[in-house]
Amino acid sequence: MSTLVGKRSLAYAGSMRRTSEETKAIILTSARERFAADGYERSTIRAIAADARIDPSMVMRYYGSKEQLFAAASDFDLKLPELARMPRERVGWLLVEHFLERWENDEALMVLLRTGVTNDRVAERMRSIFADQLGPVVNDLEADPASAGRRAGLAASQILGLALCRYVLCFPPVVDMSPDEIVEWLGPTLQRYLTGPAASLP
Amino acid sequence: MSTLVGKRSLAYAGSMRRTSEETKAIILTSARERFAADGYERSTIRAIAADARIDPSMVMRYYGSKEQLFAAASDFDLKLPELARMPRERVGWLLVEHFLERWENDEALMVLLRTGVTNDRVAERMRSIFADQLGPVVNDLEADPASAGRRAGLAASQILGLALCRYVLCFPPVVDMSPDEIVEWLGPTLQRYLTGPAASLP
DNA sequence: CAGTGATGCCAACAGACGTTGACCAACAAC
DNA sequence: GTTGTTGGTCAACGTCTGTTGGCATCACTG
Repeated sequence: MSTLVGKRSLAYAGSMRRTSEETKAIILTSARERFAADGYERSTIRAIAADARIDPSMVMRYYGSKEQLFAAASDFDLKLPELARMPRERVGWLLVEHFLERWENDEALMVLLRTGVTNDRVAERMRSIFADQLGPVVNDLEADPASAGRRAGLAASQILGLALCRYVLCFPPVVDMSPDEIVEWLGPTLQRYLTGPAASLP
Repeated sequence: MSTLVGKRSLAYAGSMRRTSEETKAIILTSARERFAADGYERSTIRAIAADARIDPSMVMRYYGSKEQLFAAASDFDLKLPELARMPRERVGWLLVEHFLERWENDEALMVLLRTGVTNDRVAERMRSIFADQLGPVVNDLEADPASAGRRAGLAASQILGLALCRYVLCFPPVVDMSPDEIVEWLGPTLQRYLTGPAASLP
């Protein structure tokens, strides 16, 4: 590995072939774009390879199978802030802001949303991502662990619903709203889901 | 058509073969189940036909193509109540209640959600369904037509997000909530989106 | 009885898919 | 120069897909 990187720094750099690591990265980029745009089933290895100007067999060589390629393309991190360390009365607004920024900048989230709807294994991935990453953050805000799960689920429903309408289904009024406006509308909702009084029913 | 129905009422009814209308209905039922469970791409005509205990070629004969079959299977009506004729301070809760009941009883909604995420033409169907059916109802509640579109979009984002988390992705905390509890949590949200003061930003 | 039309099944098509293995060409080491 | 390794190409495989046309079977009409 270190020798491969070394090659590029030599004088011959210009005339050399690509490193396998570079090719893998190129493939991964094309894969993410395809998966994000078309979902798992409609994205073909042939099409991904064509986008990357590479033979389909290279994709197999470097990633083993379509499913492993997908796993690599959909690997990501929500990068949630520690809400417990922020002003408690603003966490709803801050969370909306954070997710908006996240959706616009990480294609992997789109990949997961487009694919999790049809593929059970990806749905399982989304469940564990939200359970492992959103769950604890919400738990830190809330003394009662029983309601923390529900609060996180409710927050996820509004956040994912917005992403669905804005980035996937492209409902015009939702697409046209500015980020600030969305924060202003959804902030109170998330705030209540996270810190408001529990619903009066058992 | 009337002669076909007539046949079934004769004495020979038991020994007769199926009417084409009956077969079409059987196919449509199997198709709805498959599309709802697997989405468009992963649902094969062969599998649908097998579920219906019928030859795949019959599906083609009666519906022409997979796409026309899908169009027939995903045809449906939100059956929204006229919110304007109900107590204005309760419309949020009533709408959540209505949609919960709708999701549990009409598979076509699941078909649309599972498929709209990957298929552009279906996404367009969902856009027009919400624009034509939810839009006007919200518009009747709101004097300002400019904000009515946004309010409907926000409501759609929370409703579809809940359906996504509860019926498609199956987030455990969201699945475990009772309908009453969901109404109690989402009611205030929808109420604010529909009738609350506009966000302070332009 | 023969004949007609609808219902259903079978076999096959052409195309696309994921995947595989053999073969090239460029570089590095000796 | 020879050899080994690495990045890349090519052609093909077996399978599954939507779709088609021909053939059988039954109910009814004359």
